[in-house]
Amino acid sequence: MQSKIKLRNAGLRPTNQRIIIADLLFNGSNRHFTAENLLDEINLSGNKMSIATVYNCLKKFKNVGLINQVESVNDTAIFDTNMDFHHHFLDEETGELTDIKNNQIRLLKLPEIPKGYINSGVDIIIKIKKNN
Amino acid sequence: MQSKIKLRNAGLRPTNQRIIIADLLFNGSNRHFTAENLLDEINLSGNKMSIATVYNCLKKFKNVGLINQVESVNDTAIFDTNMDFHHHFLDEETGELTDIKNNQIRLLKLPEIPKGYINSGVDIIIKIKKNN
DNA sequence: AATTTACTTTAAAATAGTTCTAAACTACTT
DNA sequence: AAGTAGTTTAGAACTATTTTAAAGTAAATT
Repeated sequence: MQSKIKLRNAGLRPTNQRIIIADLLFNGSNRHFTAENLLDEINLSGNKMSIATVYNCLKKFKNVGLINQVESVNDTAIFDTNMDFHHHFLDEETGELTDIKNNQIRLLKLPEIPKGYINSGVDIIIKIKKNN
Repeated sequence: MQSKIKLRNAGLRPTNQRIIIADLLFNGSNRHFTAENLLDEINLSGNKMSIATVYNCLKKFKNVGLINQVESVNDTAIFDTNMDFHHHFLDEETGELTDIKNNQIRLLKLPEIPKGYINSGVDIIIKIKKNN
């Protein structure tokens, strides 16, 4: 039950539902997922939960920095358990995201952040489409 | 009536509604806008149009490369008349987008595009928030 | 110029994703 | 053990967008 500790460290009350979700998300391998994807996984794992709880939970996880929400023109919010600095290919037709390995891209010279603001993240999205 | 020619060149039938929208959008200054923003402007200009038409029109304009749709975690689609290669600051709290001047940022080394795909655009989003 | 055809517009309904509500529940504190 | 503050839930509500199908319009054909 590492999830319980992880949640407490993040300042979140370790409720049953949060533990179920944390167990699924933080099992070592990173992934992109939507709220609905995750609910399906929860159901498959034999647990039940309201979709509202999934949304609440993802919002909290995001606020405390356990997961990221990925920029995308998709109509659906996509989350990412990979918290390393990295970027994405976005298939324009399917909406599918793929990680870009970090040594495959290099950003030289960041712009000056507007006065009174701080940089809170950089997303590079390379849109791709089938060449046919 | 340059809009009529512009539309025809883009392969779009120059309907009254498309001309009204093109007149508003392509008047020299670039801007970010949503479908609702644009409808408000249309109404202010003394014209009327169904919101469905605004959406149809923006989708067509986007398909033929007259406008861009900007990547953003916003729940609302944001369009951009600036077709030059450029990037954005995104205020995480308000969702407001601001252009980053092109000489303020430099991307060194683009990753290899996956086999069978072509690059169809690069979006760099620098998320910012108020520092207080 | 009249007719045909294909494309476009429209209001309204439908859909999808997400948030809200308020009552029941649960973790934590005292 | 009791209190309180935060959490979960089903369902309603909401927002952005798309679909539907009928009416309208631009362009092509006669």
